[in-house]
Amino acid sequence: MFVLTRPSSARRYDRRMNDAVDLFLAQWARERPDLDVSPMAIIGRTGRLQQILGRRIGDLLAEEGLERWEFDVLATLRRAGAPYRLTGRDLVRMTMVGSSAMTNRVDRLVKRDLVHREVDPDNRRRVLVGLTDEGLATVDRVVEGHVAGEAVLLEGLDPDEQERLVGLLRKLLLSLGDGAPE
Amino acid sequence: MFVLTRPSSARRYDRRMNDAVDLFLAQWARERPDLDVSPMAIIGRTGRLQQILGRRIGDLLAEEGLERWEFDVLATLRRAGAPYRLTGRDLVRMTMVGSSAMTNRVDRLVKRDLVHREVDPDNRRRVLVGLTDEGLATVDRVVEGHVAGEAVLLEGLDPDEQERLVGLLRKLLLSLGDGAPE
DNA sequence: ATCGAATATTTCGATGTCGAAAGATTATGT
DNA sequence: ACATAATCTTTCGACATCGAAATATTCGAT
Repeated sequence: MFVLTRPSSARRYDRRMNDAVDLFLAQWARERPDLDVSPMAIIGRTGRLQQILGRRIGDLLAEEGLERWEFDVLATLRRAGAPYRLTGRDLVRMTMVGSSAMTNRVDRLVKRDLVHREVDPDNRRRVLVGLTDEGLATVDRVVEGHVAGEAVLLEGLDPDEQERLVGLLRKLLLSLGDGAPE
Repeated sequence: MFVLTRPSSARRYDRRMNDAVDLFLAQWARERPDLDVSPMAIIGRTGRLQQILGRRIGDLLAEEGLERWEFDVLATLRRAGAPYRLTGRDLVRMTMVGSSAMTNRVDRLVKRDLVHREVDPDNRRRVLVGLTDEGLATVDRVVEGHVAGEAVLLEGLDPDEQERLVGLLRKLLLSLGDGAPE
């Protein structure tokens, strides 16, 4: 027995197969052969990827009773470590949303008793946002299924390919100035 | 003289340098060493990439007097080829927005005289949306600067790396079911 | 000490998206 | 033919975001 049956989850996607962006590019090539539209091969795909992954991840979180923006805030506080509190400014920096959106998010998380908000006594301009016990329990419970679900979404790439993808994405992000703070 | 000076645009970003997601992952590793959060290395980065690229591209289009959603619709019609008209349904399929959003988009493009809308006489449920002369001229003028701007954003990767990135993204998208419609 | 600049958050109005339901038209099965 | 299902678009209400302005507090220079 030298023939291994390939599990169906490892279906092969070779270069003969086309995704939606290939069609997209072929249309441009036909209509504007003078243009080099190859940048769209990357940018179009990161866009579609983000939409598809975002939707799937949102569905998984919905089963746990969380919206994605809720998980993002809770997870940011959680991974900051004990005592699981950050200033509003830090939350804004770490989540890529504007300050007004963060005010709104914290408002609603406070209403759900997942975080608490208080004025920083050391600097009363600041607001300290911290996980409640319920918030901590929630994020610690949900994060496991969350990363497991994400892993499933990426199963189309083997570990080697995933690592190569990470390397390329990091290099691109660094070139765009997305460095780690200090 | 055997030393070549490297142009500053070709700054090197090696694995010693950290981007924002590396910090993110390091925090999780410290707080929850039991979890394998490696999927976030990819998903976190595509997210940030999309945000950063989206903003930059939006800025470039704004200089031409277009919003990104406007360009997306005009470009979809343009690359469909003469006579540059599609049904609403097709536009929805090709742009990944819901039908109600498309109604809204077409409304506003009609007001700007960039597209026209009429009922399909062959099937009066359908709406045909087509580029006006002004819409065609606009998209043909703007698309050149658009792809040029996108190319600049990707300069952090050399052509070889860009190609490898495309291959990995396509494979991942195919595995997620994002195939080209027949 | 005090005035003006800088920092941090909130409020407000404008935008744009989504999903569900409504409305209009066409396809299907008997 | 006719009722019913399916298809396509629009309307409507709910949300979430953004940027600019408003508010409150602290810092800095004199």
